[in-house]
Amino acid sequence: MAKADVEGLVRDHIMRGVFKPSAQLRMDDLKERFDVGYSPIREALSRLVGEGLVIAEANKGFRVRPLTRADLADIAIARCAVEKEALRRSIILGGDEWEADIVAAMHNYRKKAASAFDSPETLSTWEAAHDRLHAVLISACGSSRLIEIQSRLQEQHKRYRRMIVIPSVGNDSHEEEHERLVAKVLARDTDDAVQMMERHMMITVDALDSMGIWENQTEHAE
Amino acid sequence: MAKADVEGLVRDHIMRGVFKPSAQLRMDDLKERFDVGYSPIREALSRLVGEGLVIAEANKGFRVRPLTRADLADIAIARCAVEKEALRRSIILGGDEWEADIVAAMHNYRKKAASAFDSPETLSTWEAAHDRLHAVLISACGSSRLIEIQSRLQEQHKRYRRMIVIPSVGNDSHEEEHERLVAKVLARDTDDAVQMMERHMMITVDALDSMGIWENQTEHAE
DNA sequence: AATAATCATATTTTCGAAAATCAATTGCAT
DNA sequence: ATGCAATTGATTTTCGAAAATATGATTATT
Repeated sequence: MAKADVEGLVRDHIMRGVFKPSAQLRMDDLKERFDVGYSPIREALSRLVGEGLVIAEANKGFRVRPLTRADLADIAIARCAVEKEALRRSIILGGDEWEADIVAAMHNYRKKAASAFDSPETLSTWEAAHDRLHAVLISACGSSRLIEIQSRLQEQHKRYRRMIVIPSVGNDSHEEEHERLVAKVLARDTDDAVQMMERHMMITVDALDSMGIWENQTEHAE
Repeated sequence: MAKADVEGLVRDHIMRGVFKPSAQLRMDDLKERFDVGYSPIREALSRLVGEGLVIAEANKGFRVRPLTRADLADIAIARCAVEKEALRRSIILGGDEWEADIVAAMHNYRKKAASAFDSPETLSTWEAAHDRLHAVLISACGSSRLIEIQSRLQEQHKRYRRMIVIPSVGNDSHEEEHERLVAKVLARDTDDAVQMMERHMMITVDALDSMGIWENQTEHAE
């Protein structure tokens, strides 16, 4: 009945926190919940392993990938490497429509940021606008692989960001940072832009550290 | 009977060229060939999609990912971004055992390069030594994700490299390049090392161009 | 009491039959 | 001939029963 895209459904449930970090993904549960057989589930989970949202252990099934301090730092490092170089290339290769895309994405981001914390829905559209801005900035880099890697890393990063952004109050300095970054990019000031990007990657790590989220981290690691 | 790791088997067949680029991967063929049911095959193929060796089209099954000039260029760009930054970080973070690993890997590479073109077996051990050297160079970068991304890109790159290296004769300048790169790395000469790495990434692209491999490329693309 | 061995239960994993989908062709009316 | 619907055949995709494996409890052995 349900023309279900299982992969998307599971991804959403993980991203929304319905399936919690480290939680076992039991076959029969998913089978009943999404009303599909074993094969599509198993296939979807295998793909999600490749995307880094799920981990598999032989004969012990699938689990939601845990969130750890070390893992977040790892994502930040990888994003930093990829996004810096992709931005550098975009500044070289990007033309007029690229600039136009940035201006548009930034405008939209500003608007959505204003009302971000009104409701869960506005928060989620703000998040989409934020992610889109980052995607657009590197969209002229000329490599579909760099773009895809960035998108996957961003998705993984998002799970961590939601740990702060949902409970915390709106943070204007965060918006400020984007304003300055975009200004540097449009001015084709490569070195400054890249440097700002580099710093920008660390804010989630720092934010979660200062919130003391990782206190009783019992090293169940991955 | 066959305690078969289907993913590994299919990967080998693709890498060895038994399954040719763009070739359809028919379920019944794989089923008979590896003596397993549909589910494990399908699961393995899904994972290989994530690794970039296979592509899937809804209701049309799986195909071996095609090899195109544009795709090779894309891999080179992505590897360049990842491997440059990972090398930079390794040079900063790497300690004595890292240096020792490099020296050992380089020694092994030299030895294997000498007899590389004696037989298919020696060629394959040379290839392994080459890939290991690249892996070791970035092994101290401090990010498991960067390491894994590099490894996946290298695997995809390998399919292209085999188009030249198998038919062509031994190329000493290629070995030379590695000698100089390693020397710069060990001297902790970051800028020179990174720059050499950058150039190094382009040699397969150039080699295949100069061989005129892409002549009748009928844009079946991906 | 501690360790090993056996059984019972829960869960994953595989299998092949059945359903769904696609591609090519036939048949029919215009 | 040309377009369009129905049919056939080949192939992918899904389903749930059955097999394999892990987990936990119970009993036996030292």
